[in-house]
Amino acid sequence: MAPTTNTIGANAERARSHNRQMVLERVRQAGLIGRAEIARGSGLSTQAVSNIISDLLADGLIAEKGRKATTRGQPPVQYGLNPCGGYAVGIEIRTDAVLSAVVDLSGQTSASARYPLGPQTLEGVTAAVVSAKDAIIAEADVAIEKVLGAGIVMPGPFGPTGLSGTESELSVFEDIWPETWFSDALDLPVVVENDANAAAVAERLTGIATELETFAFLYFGTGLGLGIIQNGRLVPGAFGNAGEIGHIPIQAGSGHVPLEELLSRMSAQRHLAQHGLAIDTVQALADAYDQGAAPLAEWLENARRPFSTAIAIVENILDPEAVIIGGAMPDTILDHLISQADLPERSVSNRPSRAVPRVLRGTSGRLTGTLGAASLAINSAFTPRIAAGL
Amino acid sequence: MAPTTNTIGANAERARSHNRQMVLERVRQAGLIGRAEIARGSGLSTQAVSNIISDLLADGLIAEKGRKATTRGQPPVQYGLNPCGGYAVGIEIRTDAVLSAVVDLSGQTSASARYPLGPQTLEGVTAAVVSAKDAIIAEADVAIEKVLGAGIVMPGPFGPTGLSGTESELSVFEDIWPETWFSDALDLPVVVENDANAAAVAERLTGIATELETFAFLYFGTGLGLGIIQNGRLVPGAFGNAGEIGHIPIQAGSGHVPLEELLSRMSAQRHLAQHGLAIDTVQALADAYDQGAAPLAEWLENARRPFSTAIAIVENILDPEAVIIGGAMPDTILDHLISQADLPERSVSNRPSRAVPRVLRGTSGRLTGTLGAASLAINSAFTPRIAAGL
DNA sequence: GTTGAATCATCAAGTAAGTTGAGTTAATGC
DNA sequence: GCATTAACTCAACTTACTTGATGATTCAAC
Repeated sequence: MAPTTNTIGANAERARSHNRQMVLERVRQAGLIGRAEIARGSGLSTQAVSNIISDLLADGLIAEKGRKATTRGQPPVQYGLNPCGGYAVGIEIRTDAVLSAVVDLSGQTSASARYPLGPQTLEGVTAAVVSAKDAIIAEADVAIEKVLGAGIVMPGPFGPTGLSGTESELSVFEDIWPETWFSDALDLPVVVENDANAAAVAERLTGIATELETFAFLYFGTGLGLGIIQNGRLVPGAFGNAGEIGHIPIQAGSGHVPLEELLSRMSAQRHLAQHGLAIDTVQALADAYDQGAAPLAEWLENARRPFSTAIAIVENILDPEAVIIGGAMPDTILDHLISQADLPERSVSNRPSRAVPRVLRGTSGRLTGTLGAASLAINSAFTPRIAAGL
Repeated sequence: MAPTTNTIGANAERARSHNRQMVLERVRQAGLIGRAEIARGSGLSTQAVSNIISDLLADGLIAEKGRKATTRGQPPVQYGLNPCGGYAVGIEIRTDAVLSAVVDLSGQTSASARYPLGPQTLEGVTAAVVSAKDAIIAEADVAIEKVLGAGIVMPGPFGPTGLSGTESELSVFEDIWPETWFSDALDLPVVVENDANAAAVAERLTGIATELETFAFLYFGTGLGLGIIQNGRLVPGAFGNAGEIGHIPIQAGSGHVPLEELLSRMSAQRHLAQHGLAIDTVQALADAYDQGAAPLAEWLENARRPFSTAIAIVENILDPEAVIIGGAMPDTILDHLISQADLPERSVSNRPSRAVPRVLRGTSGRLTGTLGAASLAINSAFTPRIAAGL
């Protein structure tokens, strides 16, 4: 989510930074890896990799993890991420509150907190975010030098769109690039995304998508969003609003309704309310499912086709390795949706030799968004920047 | 369309190559631009840009185009692409023939030809492609050193998918990466894509999308495809098959049919055939439209909703600057589809301050695919490679 | 057990390419 | 005309990668 940027030039300094992040990403993805293997995979000399590894060791971002037994030759020293070598602040801005958390390199949470949000003025939101950050860093007792950056999750879509006015979006940011704004306010590198994108990134860092490079995350928030990852990078769209899958019109009866009218937590709750079941938390929804509430079974049956359609759209347009579903919806209901889905056989994704199922449930559970926000910041420490416009 | 590759490391040599391509891309996009401006935009020193410009001048890829009048100070020397400084071969493999063309840096065709294709064996196809290339380079009378690469357009989807068997795909390539294969056979850098992706790239190089960075091209081929460009790069999907929008199931009556059953040239021709109008060329279709053939008007009315849905899907999932439509369909019919489209107001793309209309018709006309193929190769001369896996 | 092949790792010298800063050129504006 | 502004060039400097020689460590073969 940034102003459109062209590719920038490479110089020695940026090449080093690129290589550092590339090495870090390879260490993350492999879990344990030796210098020579990184060199072979990256097209750099072992010497160059060696120097970068020393750097990362000195910074505490990685740690030596013994030697690997091989067939012949000197066994390589293995390196892995050092979880406490770096931290990220995750901040989730909701309409009524600001939630924050501190997370380490491996994605483990060290602290989390919640602050009420008063009037939604620019000053009010900014002040709440700043104090949320300060307080959470103090609470987690993390040295400020070890904080790599902050990730912020806020309601999209961003900027003026055809969806404005009726959403829960924060209208005070209509004319501001929130990334620049918060980066100045927090004095940290900042990444701003919507909840679906944050969830996708989190799933790749610590969830079920650790080894996937290209996938999409179908996110059940209030509505329905889609986080798109292509070759390890978010696909943000021209204005940062890619993935608004919930607004696709779907035929219902004789007319058309947005997909999220049929497939979202709101939709389920509305249906239950119409049948006299007042439910307003994810837990209550889970309970209703466990108790076999009839209106919920009805909603699930109604959601079957829209869900299958959503998967088909995502598969055919993006050709992902897998579609992951998750968000503020009970795991049991997500599993139900997957198991009853009517996945079209005629799809580019229905390839005979698949490494992973076409649809997976995310493992981050009811990801609070705050963790996803932090993952954004951790992730950007792993993402080389040349060619991506700094 | 390549095996999944991780980010590679940067060294001096690759940094230079990256910078060269970045400068070339900026020259292309600007039309005319001076060194200092490139330096400011790219984050390189003017000296570095100066050196690269000398390189490009020496290679004949760019040329001096006078000085720009400015307010104050020494007027900058302007540079622009030198069309005859480089050429690309475009090859289109159809089921019954191989078409080839040579195109210069600016996208102008210097020669084109057609060769019949015999039995679809690997050897047969390869031999046809190789002789198509040799013959066309000889005909265009271009020095082989000036040929930057070859682009090949062949029917997708690629590799084993749930769509196999019924398509016009070239099954001989099921177990081969065509890019590597043809690169060896042709002794040139080779890019392989489907028709929709080629069209999208062509539109960006020489068509209506010259100044767009993020857009999608809805391609009317036999079926319906989508070429996705994000930040100037193709979004290929995990297996090179992104953009199969024609296979998305759409509600029709009580059941579902693939979108391209309702929205494609085949679909129009089938409808006309059912009403006694045997039409099998684009020209005949254009004539039928000009004559106001009733069955065609009927088809257009039927296509209205599917078309609007397709646009809505693309807009909401990808948040492009614009959706471009084109391919093997008469311009008049494309314009008709655009003008009667029922674009949803509730779309992220319905932003109040738009620089370009939401839907545009491509200017490449009935792009032969062969030109698109050549554009792929030209384009890759403009696309920096660090971070994209060489 | 010794020897040799294979692999990882380090050192030191070499090199490619970008940066920096001083100085030159060419236009504008008062 | 002369100061101002901006583009451009030259030469010295710096960064970070590569190369090639050397050493370390293990397995395998004799």
